[in-house]
Amino acid sequence: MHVEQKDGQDSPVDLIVDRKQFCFQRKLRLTKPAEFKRVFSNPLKSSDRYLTVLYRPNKLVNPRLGLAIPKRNIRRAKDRNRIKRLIREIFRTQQWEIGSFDIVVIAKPQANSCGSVDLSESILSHFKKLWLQKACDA
RNA sequence: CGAGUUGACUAGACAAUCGCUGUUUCGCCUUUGUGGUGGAAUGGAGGAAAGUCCGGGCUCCAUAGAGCGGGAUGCCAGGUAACGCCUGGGAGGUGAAAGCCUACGGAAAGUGCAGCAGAGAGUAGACCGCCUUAUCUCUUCUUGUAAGCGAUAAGGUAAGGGUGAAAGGGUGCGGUAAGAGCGCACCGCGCAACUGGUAACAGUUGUGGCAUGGUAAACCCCAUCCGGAGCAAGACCAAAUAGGGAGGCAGUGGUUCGCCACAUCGUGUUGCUCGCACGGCUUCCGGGUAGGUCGCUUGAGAUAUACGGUGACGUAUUAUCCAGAUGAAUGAUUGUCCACGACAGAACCCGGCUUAUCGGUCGACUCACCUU
RNA sequence: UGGGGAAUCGUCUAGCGGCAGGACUGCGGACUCUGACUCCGCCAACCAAGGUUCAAAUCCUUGUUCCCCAG
Repeated sequence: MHVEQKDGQDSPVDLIVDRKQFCFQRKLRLTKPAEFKRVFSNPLKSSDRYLTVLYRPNKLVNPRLGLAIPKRNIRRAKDRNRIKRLIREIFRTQQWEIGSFDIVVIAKPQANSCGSVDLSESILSHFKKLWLQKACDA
C-alpha cells in the first residue's frame, strides 16, 4: 500500500491530464491479490442482470480496473476474452470521467447470452453511477 | 455435364485513427535497478490452440534395487525419439466401382459361463417321429410263417417336425429295415510335403474321415513394453514467522582391538514382500512464507532444392528466427469490397489420436449420360 | 492450468452379464364423524452415441454434464 501511494505522488499528473490520452497501462489495473482483496473486503456495489461492479475510492488520481470473469459463469475461453475486451475498451475511453476508484467487474452468467451492445450499455450505466458519486463527493 | 470416392491447401481482404504486449534502438527523469517515462522500427493464437485419450522431451523424488502384483498393446513387414500413431502388404467384411471398415494372437494348457424354452446346451440326447422284432385286439380274403389299422414291450435310428441366439460339418448320389461320413463326388475343416513370398499368407498335390461348437471388450495363456509425480515440476533472491539444515561420532555384549554379533519399534520408499534410508550425541551455520526473478521458448524447429525409397520417411545442401503473457496481450471505431465470415483463444514444449467446424481452392480416381 | 472422481424414478440410494429393487414424494383406495398415523395398490428411472455378446445399468470406446483437489 505504501508503495502505491508513493507512485501516485510521483507520477506527472498534470502532464497526462492535459494530453487526455486514452491509454490503458499497467498502473490503471489491479495487479496484486492484496489489491483485489482490499476491494472485495469492504466494497460499494452496483449490479444488474449482466454484471456486478464493486468499487472503492483509492488515494490515486486515476481509477484502476480489475476483472473477475469466472469460468463457472462463462464457460468458453473465447467468450471470456470477448467480455474482457469489451469492458477494457469502455474503461479505456471513459477513464477520465470516472473518479479515483478501484473497480472490480464481475461477470454473471447472463453476460454471455446477451449481445455486445446490451453489455456495453450496462457497463456505461455502471460507470455513470460512479461519476455521479464522484460529483456528490466533490 | 451429373453422381460419388479420396489426398492436400486455405480459414474474409484492404485503408485510416485510438489502444494492448514482446524484442531492438534513441531521448529525458532518476531513489542508479533487469527502474520510470516519451518516441521510432519490428513481431504477436489454431487447424483443431479444445478434449487430456496415448507417446516422448524436460524437471524433481526414491538405493532410478529385486520379486510378486497391476496396467497397456496384439495378422506381417517397415517408419519413428517414442506411441495405442503412420506407411506398405495379407486375411475377413462391405459397395455396381473408385474405395471404405476391422480390439485381426491363442478355445486339441486349464478353469468357468450360457437365464427362459427345449428330449438334449458339451464325456450329447430321443418328445412327436421313422424302422425292426415279440405279444395282444380288430378288419380283409387268397385262411397263411398272409396283409393292414391300433395298443404294449424290447431294440435300431437321427432323415423330418418342434425349442432356442446357438442342436456336434453342408449339398447331392449311392446305400439301408429305417437311417447314419457307412461309401463316393464337390465344398468346408485338420495334417503333411512342395512351390512363391523376408513374413503374414497364398497356391498345388497327397492324406485323414468329422475328431476340433460359442464366449478371451470372462478368468486366463503366450509375446512385447511400462519406477512415480508433474512447470502450481523445479532452481535462485528474499520482509515476516517458526526452529531447521549439513558434516562427524555411536548403544549393549564379545574381542586376537582389525572387527563381529545383538537390540527394534515407528516413519519413508504413493499396491505388497524383501531390501534400503532416517531416529541418539556432538560440531558448524543460516533457514525461506508474502513478494519477485529464472524455468520460457533455437526446436526429434520450420522453408526450398537435390538424392534414396512403392510409401511412411531418411540423407545432404541452402536460407531463416517465426507469440511468450502472468488478473494474463490480437481489440475498438470508421470506410470500401465480396462468397457476408463456421468451430473456436497459446500458458513448459513436441509427435499423434479423438471431437467441433460456414465455406472456398487444387489434384487423382470411379460410375452414368452426351458428343466426336 | 494440471490432477482425480461421479452420473440409476421428482429426491436419496441398491444392483459387479439373464425380469431394475427399496425408502421418501405423488396419485387412488381402505381405516376414521373428519384429519394425522397405519395398511393396500398404482405411476415413475439406468447421462448420450457407437461397439463386444444370444443377451449390457453392468464390459470396451468416444462425447456431455456435474463435483472435488493443488494458489
